[in-house]
Amino acid sequence: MTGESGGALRERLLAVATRLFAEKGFEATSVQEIVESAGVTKGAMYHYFAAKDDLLFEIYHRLLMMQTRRLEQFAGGEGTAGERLRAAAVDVLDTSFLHLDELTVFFRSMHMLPQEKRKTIRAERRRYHERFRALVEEGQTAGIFRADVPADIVVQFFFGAVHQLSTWYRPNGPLAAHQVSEYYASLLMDGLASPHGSVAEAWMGR
Amino acid sequence: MTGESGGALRERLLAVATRLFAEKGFEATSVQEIVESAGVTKGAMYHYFAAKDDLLFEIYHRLLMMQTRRLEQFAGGEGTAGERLRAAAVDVLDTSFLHLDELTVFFRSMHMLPQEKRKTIRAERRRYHERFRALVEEGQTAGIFRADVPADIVVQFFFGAVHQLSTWYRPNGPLAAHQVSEYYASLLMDGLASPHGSVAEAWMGR
DNA sequence: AATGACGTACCGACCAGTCGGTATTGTAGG
DNA sequence: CCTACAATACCGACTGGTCGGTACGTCATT
Repeated sequence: MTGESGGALRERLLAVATRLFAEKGFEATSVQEIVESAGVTKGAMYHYFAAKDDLLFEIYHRLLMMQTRRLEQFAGGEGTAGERLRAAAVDVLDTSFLHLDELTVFFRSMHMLPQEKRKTIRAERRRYHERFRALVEEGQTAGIFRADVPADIVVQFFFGAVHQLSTWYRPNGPLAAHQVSEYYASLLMDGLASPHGSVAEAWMGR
Repeated sequence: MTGESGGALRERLLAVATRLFAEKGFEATSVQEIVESAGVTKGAMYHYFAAKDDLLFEIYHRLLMMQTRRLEQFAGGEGTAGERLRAAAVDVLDTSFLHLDELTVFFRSMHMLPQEKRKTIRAERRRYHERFRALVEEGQTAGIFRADVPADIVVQFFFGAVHQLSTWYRPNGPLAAHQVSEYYASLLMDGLASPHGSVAEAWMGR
């Protein structure tokens, strides 16, 4: 039989590419290696993807779409801004651990995307960032978060930490991923604690 | 006259390479571009560097040496663990802003170093990390930092944020670099504040 | 017969690194 | 002070190999 059902091969190519890009880097991974790892030939890959960087684009796009969707659910949920922020933070951490390879590729090879595609991805990321920032600002306005540090800075700070996870966390190491999520969320929330050591903690969903 | 004094050309090659690597990435920058930017030819570069990745190695090595030296001065200085930690944090942030290009290259192209050299760099970075962690632990033992989050996690968290600076901070943007340093340090110190909102703040060099 | 899903063969571009050579500077002997 | 020789600093042409991408053929399914 020729031809896999659905887009099975397409998915396999993406999965294989993700792993290889994370292992050796985008530019150090040849198209030949990708297709060999997927058990097909170049013809197959260029049947599904117009260019090598379309693989990158797709990896980025999927990750961002998923995280944005999840964030919007958590941000628009119930509870105080503190509770929602904490839940959203833990969630983005948890899902980041589930997609460490994608994360690795993301922050290592973003610059390899051609201008056009990079702009698209950056716009998507910006949207995500803005949504998160709005949540922080909401808490600041409500007086449950400190307001002496701009929300923008807080978000950059936190996501900086999140995005670097892939550089040090080892799934087979001693630390459980979710435990790290809790620690990180805790550091974020306490760094945000209103003025200092106020009664706000009760509002922060701890 | 042929031959520059001292290692002037060597320095120029490093400077040019740093900028190009930061702009377009290590692999997307050809040796030809580097030497052309420096106004010399390949022969010149391979006279000073055995391989392209030696440029990378040197960039990494220098940055790490400098930061380690500075950290040791701040960590071994006077004052409480809180005061020293804050000073060290602000300093590493300030110097990171002064070397944004190096930082960009560092976390984007580390994987392009051959095994051997990568191991060396990683060892140097580990040493730096350990020194910072010891300072956090000192504060935890002294009871002025919270102890419910492992010092290791705190350090990873903070340096994650620091290392991502180069992905969003723009020197010509509205934010002064040192202002960001203060914000970041503040978020770190407050995230570390002992139990919660205790009197510890007075000890933390705020 | 038309179409989608691949395989095969190949191309042009480029790239890291090499190598033989040259010009200048440093050094030691007479 | 001068000459001989060596070392340093660089040039520029060349190469072996790789890589992304393309053109076209083939075969099963509809």
